[in-house]
Amino acid sequence: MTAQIKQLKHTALYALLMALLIFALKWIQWKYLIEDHSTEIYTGLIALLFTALGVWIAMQLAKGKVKTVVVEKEVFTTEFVQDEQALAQLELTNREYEVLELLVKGASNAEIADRLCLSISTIKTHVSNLLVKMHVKSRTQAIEKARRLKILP
Amino acid sequence: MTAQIKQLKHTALYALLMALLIFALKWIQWKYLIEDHSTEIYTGLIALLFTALGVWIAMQLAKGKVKTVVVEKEVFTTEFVQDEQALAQLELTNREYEVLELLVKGASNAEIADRLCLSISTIKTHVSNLLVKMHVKSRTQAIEKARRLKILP
DNA sequence: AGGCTTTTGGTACTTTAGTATGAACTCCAG
DNA sequence: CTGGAGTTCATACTAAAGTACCAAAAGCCT
Repeated sequence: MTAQIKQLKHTALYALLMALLIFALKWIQWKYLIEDHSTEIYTGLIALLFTALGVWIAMQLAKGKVKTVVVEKEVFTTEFVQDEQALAQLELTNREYEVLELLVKGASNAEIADRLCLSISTIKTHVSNLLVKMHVKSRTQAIEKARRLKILP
Repeated sequence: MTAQIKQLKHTALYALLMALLIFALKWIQWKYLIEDHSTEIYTGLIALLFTALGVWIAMQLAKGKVKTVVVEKEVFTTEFVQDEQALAQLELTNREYEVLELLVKGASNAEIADRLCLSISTIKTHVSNLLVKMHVKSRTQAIEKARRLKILP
């Protein structure tokens, strides 16, 4: 919007300049006693034509010369990056880790048994060993510690 | 680099056009028997002047033409932002929220009772109501949901 | 092959969690 | 001031979690 208004102002200014120049030319004409009036019209037309041409040329030159301003927009994300060192220090077996994954998601022993196609006894064994290795006393503490150590999201 | 070459090409093209036009004008001059040669020079000067003016005008108009490109920049943060809307929708009482806070930290009912100076019975009541309001069936699921809904870190 | 860890599963038991129900007490709005 | 919501606590019960100990089978390394 503001840019268009500025362009209009420029155009108006240019029109004013044109008018002044035409008057100036007329004055020059009179001074040199150019009697043929068709020459004046011819001159005006030439002026207009070449001005338009100049504008067109400049426009073509300006193409690709548009200033691009890169504005960085901050996007906040809470990406989870697993702390593999902390995970390795726990020395969990593959199965124990699988059980822990489901544990953190809030699954009960029965649900974990279903999803891994194992008996509840096995899950209990894994969970029990898990708690010992993580130095906690309940699955809820295991969840808290797993998230605090950035082992699981 | 490529843009400058293009500009040169345009300039050359423009020069060629100019030449052609001048010849055309000369032909017109001859056709209408304009004898005064100073008029030709005058016309050429006018043409050059107004072309330059047109170019200048166009340049001025092109100024301020800025193309803004918004680029999203990811900012990783560990900051926790509580989803107060999700929390409000659960319609938890103050005590229930306090219990939930300790629950998420992995505390047992006995530990929660100790910290809030309440009996285990009371904690059980609060937890039970809590689970109903959160539409879950165990404290571990409550923990998972509380974190997923960004109610607690 | 023998020793090791892992995985699986079982039994028996204790502890904790969770449900149901009832009963006080407080506080606040209609 | 009375009814509803919130808080507290108790009892009794069921379900789940957790511990302890054992044992068999599978996989792996030397």
